Amino acid sequence: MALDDRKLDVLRAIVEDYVATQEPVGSRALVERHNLRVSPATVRNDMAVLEEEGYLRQPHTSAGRVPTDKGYRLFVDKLSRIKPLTPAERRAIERFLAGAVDLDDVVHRTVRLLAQLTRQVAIVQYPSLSRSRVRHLELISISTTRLMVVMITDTGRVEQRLVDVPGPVGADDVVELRATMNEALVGRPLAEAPVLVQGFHEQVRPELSGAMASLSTVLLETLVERAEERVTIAGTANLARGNVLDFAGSLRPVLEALEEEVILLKLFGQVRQTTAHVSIGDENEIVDLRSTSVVATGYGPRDTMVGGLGVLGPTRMDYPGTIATVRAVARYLGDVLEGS
Amino acid sequence: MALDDRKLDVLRAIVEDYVATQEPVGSRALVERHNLRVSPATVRNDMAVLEEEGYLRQPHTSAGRVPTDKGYRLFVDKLSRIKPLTPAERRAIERFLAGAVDLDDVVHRTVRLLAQLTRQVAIVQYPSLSRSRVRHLELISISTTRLMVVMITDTGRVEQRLVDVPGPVGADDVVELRATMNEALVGRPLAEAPVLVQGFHEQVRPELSGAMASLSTVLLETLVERAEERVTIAGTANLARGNVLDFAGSLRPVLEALEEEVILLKLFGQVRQTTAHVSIGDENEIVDLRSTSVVATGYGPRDTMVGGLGVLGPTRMDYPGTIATVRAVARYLGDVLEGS
DNA sequence: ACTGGCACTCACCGTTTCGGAGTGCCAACG
DNA sequence: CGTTGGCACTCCGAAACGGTGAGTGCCAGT
Repeated sequence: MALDDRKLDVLRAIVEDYVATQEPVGSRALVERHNLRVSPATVRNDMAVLEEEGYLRQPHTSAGRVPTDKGYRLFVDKLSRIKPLTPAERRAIERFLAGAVDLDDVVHRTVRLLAQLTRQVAIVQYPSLSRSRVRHLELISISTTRLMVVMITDTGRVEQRLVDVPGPVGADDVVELRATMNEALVGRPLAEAPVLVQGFHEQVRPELSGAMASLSTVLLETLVERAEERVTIAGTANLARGNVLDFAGSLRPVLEALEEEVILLKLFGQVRQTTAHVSIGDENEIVDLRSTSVVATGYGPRDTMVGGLGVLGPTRMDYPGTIATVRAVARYLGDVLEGS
Repeated sequence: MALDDRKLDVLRAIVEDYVATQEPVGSRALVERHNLRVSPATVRNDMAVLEEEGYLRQPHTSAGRVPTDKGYRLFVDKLSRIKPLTPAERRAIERFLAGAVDLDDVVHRTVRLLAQLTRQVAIVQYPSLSRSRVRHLELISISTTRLMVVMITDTGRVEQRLVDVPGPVGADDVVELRATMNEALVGRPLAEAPVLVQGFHEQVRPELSGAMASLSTVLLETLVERAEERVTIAGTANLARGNVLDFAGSLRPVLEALEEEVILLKLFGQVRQTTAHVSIGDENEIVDLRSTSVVATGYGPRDTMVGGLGVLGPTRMDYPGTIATVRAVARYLGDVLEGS
């Protein structure tokens, strides 16, 4: 059954009012606030239909209507247009990101900015290593059998790891190892590393092949697989704002979920560059977050995507505003990354 | 006025019961559960005195008594003895810290362990740079006018920073700069760095003195001053456990405070090695945390102290158990640090 | 197709009642 | 004098109650 235009108007109005007031909205109040040019009775009929179709529900008989997850979904997909940011917000973003001194700082500022602007929980993924390229590899001798390998990527990430090597290596050995590694890897995407390190131990003098094997292993295991993805979070205090009604009573499971890095990373699973991806309530893959909505998007210099960022809040959130903010911050972050 | 032994027994019993049940405790229940060998009436008299002295209070007339901050304070100082850990807990600690691969991992595991064991919010400070010694300084040439300096401390911390230098520096310049810096700093506590870098620019060839100045500045500013202290946190979900009665209604300000790194660091302001420092409710320096208690202590290899760790929870907490756990974890962490 | 009218429902709020846990006080007792 | 049993009193919390009003569904009229 197709919904005519007025019914959609009614749905939009209900979502907007409910998000603003956090209270079930009734037919009378609706016609007063939005100038729908019909009577409350007509609106009631429309609401009855919308409820039948699953877009609205009544907390109890003789209360106003509240949007369902499905209702919000229709709203974001069809009924809302992105709110342009206010000049104040634009300025805030620029000022916030301007003074950053290194990647950690950039990410840190970004996540706090996002939390502040949206007044929700903000999550920012560090530029993913697998989507970055190697800018430089450095080998530092700590002791005769212990090296430190430092990797710097074009997105500014710096990762380091200790490596114990089988036999003692001298200063010139280090030089050779370093040269070999850099030659093969600099400029290449880290995703290709597994293939590229294959022949490493053959490219050095035989007595170094053991050391090279250790290095390759560590490089793969820790830099590519394990420590690959990092993520920061800010604004959890915003969960405790608003009514206790959000989050189905308890926000404990939500807080728990937010402490798990792997869970946070899942939030960026389906994001593509530019298009903000919205998961509403039950649509969420993670069970503990079924009472929340997530607005996420990718970011990166130019048209590439090197990581994700987004916010999490009650399903009853200002979607147009949030989407606009998330996208704007993502774009600025991409620009900043490009400039460095 | 001195409190006789029985009154102290009563206070102890009340604290224990209240912590366990979270409900005001009355005279009858008290004599039943603990075998005080007196009647409820006697206990009532004692409670009246304890209340007069400020150790107890009544939520309202004709309700049981609840300990005040002052009551908890007396309890911790005089009435409780440290609970020994259960073998299960000891095993948990050992198993948890055993598999750690580097400092980040150690700290991360520790904070989660602490949160899990105490079922409260855990906070762990990274080994403080100012209390660490320089193990190695590395200089990496990124471009002709840009260097990366990497510092490794004896506590395993690795900090890196980009430095833009005024003029171009070649490969052998880097060698010279590196040698000079290492010679002066390796083995020295970072706290001495400000003095030691003083004469740096005179110890290198004149054409490098500009570069050396930049390096010194960055070293001081970012490594010693700014990024000096880092801290991690875990278990915030535990705040949302228990009754809403804890935290004076809203836990929002608490969550907010916990997001501020500077605030967290203040928690370790007064800790000394070994002795666990307990701040109860209003004793807390930070206003937003006046509804909580903090149990903190220092940790480090041998008898030194390189950082702090602790937990934060409702004033109504199991102090003996918490103190024991915090101290045990601190000791293990110190051992782990020494072994690496 | 829309509207006004109307009976009905039900959460919400303030009031009331009631039971019980707990107290403070006092007189009695060893 | 410290301890105890007794007793009147207080007051919270739960349950019961009734009135109010927002809101609905339905229907008949235009």
